[in-house]
Amino acid sequence: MGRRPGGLSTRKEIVDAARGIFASSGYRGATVRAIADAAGVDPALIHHYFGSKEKLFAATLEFPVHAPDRLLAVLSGPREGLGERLTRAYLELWEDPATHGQMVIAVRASLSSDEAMARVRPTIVDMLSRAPASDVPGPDAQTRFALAMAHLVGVAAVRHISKVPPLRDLGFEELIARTAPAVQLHLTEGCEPGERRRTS
Amino acid sequence: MGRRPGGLSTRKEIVDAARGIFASSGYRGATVRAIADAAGVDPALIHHYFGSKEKLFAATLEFPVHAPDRLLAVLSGPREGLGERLTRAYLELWEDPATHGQMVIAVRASLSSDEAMARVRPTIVDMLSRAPASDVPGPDAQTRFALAMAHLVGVAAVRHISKVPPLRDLGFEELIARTAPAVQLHLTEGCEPGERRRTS
DNA sequence: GTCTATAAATAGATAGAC
DNA sequence: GTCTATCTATTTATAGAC
Repeated sequence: MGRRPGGLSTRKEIVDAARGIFASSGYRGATVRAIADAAGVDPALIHHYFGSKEKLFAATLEFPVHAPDRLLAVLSGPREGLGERLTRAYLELWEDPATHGQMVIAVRASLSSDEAMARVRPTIVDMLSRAPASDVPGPDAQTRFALAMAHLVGVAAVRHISKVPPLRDLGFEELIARTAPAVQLHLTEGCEPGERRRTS
Repeated sequence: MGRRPGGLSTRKEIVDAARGIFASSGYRGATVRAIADAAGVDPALIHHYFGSKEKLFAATLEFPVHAPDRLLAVLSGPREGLGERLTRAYLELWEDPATHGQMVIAVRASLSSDEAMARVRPTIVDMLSRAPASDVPGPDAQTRFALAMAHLVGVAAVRHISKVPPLRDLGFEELIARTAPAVQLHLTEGCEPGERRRTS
């Protein structure tokens, strides 16, 4: 039963299939066999091309995802639309079919265990430290930016991973319209002394 | 090497150890052997007491966590402090040592795969549908409440699972002070027609 | 109640034929 | 370049001795 004799781009098909399986099952839940089945190839081929499950996983995250750069770029510009620009740029990464899979895989994998998070944390810390130095206004810029990003990650995770009804089905522009004001609040209004809520 | 001859409450020790391992490694990453080691007992004892890894996992989530009830209760009362009450009630579940483990385990497990999420989703949908019927003001109450919760989940996940510096080290009261205003914004100010941002 | 020994299943990886 | 067959390690689970 000779399958796929002259593989024009078997490698790419494996990566695509792997993205689907990793995205829905997580790193540990995904098996090489399941990925091979989805790609329509033999499990041995995966090791032939990638060497190991972990290297295949890495290949799965590579291509686009210059997520940090795309987000940092959007911080420049007028303070007025800052919240909307960041909200749109980030949520587009999840909406765009070209990057959706990677976002799901990255968040799911990094949240799956302390060990996995330890490998990803440096990248996140680096981005958080580069961002506010330049463009996020006011003191505690780093904390504000982190809060804004935490908010966005939460919204994206509930919409695209938890897939819970109200947020899952919201139109993209309405989602932006409802989320951006709170992000803007974090980025620009933070908590000036006196505006701070009572602490107990 | 007879270990722990008269187990006063071996069962409880196993559950406590399991919480630690499940919280740091996730469901699939945790092995019965690792849990047994952490509890200082033989792996066979775990099956003796719980029957299977999955039932041990369920036992791990049981006790406190009436999270939904605690959150819904807090929605009653003056609209003014609504954001802060909800923020405080939810983030306290993560801060309190008695419930911290379960929150980590529940979020980590439910986000780890589509299959796991499918088992948890009904509970979440139920809570989301019960909440706004009564106390969250305005139209689209359900959507607003969902956005507020997504925000809070994001903040909690970054602080307690990702453990990224700025949010990880923030004092609890300052975290509340910085988060509550955005939550309040979602719950009470939403987006009235005319206040909505341009859609492109 | 607790442990030893082992079964049974699953998964990642490799050798080699075609 | 692709597949068959198999190895080895790991893991959940069970049977039964002490």
